[in-house]
Amino acid sequence: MIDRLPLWTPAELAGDTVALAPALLGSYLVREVDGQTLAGRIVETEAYTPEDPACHASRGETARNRPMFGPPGTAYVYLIYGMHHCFNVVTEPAGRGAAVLVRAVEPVLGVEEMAARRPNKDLTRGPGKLCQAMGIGPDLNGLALTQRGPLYLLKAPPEGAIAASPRVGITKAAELPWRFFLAENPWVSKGPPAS
DNA sequence: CTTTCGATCCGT
DNA sequence: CGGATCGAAAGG
Repeated sequence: MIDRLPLWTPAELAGDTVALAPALLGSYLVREVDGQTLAGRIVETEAYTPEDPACHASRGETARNRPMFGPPGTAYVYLIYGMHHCFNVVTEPAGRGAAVLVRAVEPVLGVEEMAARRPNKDLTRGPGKLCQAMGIGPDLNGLALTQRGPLYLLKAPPEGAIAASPRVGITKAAELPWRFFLAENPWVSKGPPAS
């Protein structure tokens, strides 16, 4: 099944972030943990580029955002609001500081295990939720997603129409329509309507 | 150094 | 709609 799908390559992820954010929809995020394989289909993403003030890398490289300046396909995992984690796929050539935030996935493999990690039935509908459901934490920060390991990305085309809207939860550049989601997929989080 | 605030989630 | 809860960033 999804084992047959190809890995995303660093060369493919070196492209434009605002184009890659929708291009990642439909692909699979695979997590191998505790002898189990968990997987989710990406249904919602957001683009962040260094020219954008909402991007962590907009004010240059720091200890926190360092993975964003690594090679394309690097994982950037950070703590938000003191208690949740967000997972990003670093894009564009090394040194740029761009990434795609994965905001929601559709649970595909290891649904029971994901449910066991969550306090309620809302498994992976939101960046913090999917990190908790899939066991994505700071230990995976900086990891290469372009090779099989504890966390990696398998390329697959999206199903159905792709919609765009403003991004969720930001105050700067809040009007840019850089949130992308599969319009007909029920696992997409609640957010602004398509713009 | 001190204060502010965030790419969020949950229970009410 | 408020509280949780921590560290990075902003301010003095």
